[in-house]
Amino acid sequence: MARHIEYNPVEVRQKLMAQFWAAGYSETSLSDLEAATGLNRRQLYNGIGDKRTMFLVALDDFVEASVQQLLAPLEGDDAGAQDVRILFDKFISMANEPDGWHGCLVCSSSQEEIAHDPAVRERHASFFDRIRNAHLNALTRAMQRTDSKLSIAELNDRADGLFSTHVSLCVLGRARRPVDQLKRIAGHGLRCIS
Amino acid sequence: MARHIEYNPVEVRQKLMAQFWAAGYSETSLSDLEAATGLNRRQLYNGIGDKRTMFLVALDDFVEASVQQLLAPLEGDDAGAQDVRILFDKFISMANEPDGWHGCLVCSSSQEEIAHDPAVRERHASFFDRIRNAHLNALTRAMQRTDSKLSIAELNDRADGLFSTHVSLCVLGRARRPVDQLKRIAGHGLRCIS
DNA sequence: TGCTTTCCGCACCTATCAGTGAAATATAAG
DNA sequence: CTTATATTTCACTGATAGGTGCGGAAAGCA
Repeated sequence: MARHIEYNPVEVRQKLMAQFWAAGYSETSLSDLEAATGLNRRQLYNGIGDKRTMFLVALDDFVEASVQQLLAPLEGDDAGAQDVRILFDKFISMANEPDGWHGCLVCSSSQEEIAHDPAVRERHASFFDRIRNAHLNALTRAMQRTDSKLSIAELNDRADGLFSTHVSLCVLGRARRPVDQLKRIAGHGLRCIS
Repeated sequence: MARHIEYNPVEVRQKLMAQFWAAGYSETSLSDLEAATGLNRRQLYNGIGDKRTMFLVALDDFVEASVQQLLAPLEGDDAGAQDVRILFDKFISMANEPDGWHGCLVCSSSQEEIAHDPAVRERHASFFDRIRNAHLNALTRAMQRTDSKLSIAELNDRADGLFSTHVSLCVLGRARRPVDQLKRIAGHGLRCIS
């Protein structure tokens, strides 16, 4: 009854996310998005929506991919210090790659004006909370396993210590800080849980 | 022998810095800078230079103001844990103000594309180093005063722990995270030095 | 009063921005 | 094959971006 789309929507969304991740919202133009996807702006508009909508979709895709590839182990029942260590090590090795690492789309775009948009704000807040809760989970499980009795207040402090380390690794990794410093930051953060 | 400028250059530079601080480099237009200063672009060009040059000047002014108003106590001979505590408390109370706080111009613009500009990159690196060294100084002095014997490695780890806390407070303050969380992050960071 | 030098005001430049109108094209149902 | 619907192509819009050309206005000096 009608014409079919000629592209793979999943691939296109992945490429939109990669573009926004590399350049942020305001520094990505529709021409950049066309070049990244191989589609023209008409196709992007018809298929997804305007630039803001594309960014919301990219945020959702980024969160999904980040959780799956990085955060999931910290959210499981058997999470522990080793999972946090592996996560931080991944940040550091990605920051160490020659082509550079773009950190975290949520952390970096939280510094842009688009962060004041309610829909963006909600996604940012939700992902920040999720990161913190993942660390809290890993921390709580690790303490249970070693029979360490920590107060709720102490657990919350340490969870935010891990969260703070997580955020600064993303930000300072994107800022191209020396890898030695990132290692010390990660090492220091890990004292919360080990 | 020639005409005089009609504006106060110091005030103008301060207003340029405020505008870039609030909106970053790429999200500030020449029209924004005109509105912020009350000058037209011709005056800005003749008086300072192009947009990039104005940003470099703003970065320098930001660093100078930040050091003077916030970082200086940590750089002194009698620096200590209390100075770090006061600094972090200032971050938190500024983040708590209703009109919002713009964090740190260096931290936020380090996530922008302009951070790849060599002159910008150099300023960013230099200020990040200065922050870290200020914390290292406060830490070292505090440890000397309490006769705590810490290894160089341990001091470096803790200095970067304080630095990491400093950065994440700036970033998460701008990102409008809950004040309770900022307090826990600051409190946790302070364990490096107290 | 001229002359020189600097600064100011205004209009203008080209390039790019996000977004759109409408015709051409492809598909599937009848 | 015809028709209805959805997708693609491409040129185009008004707005704004950063940056400039140039005439005129002020100031100091002769």
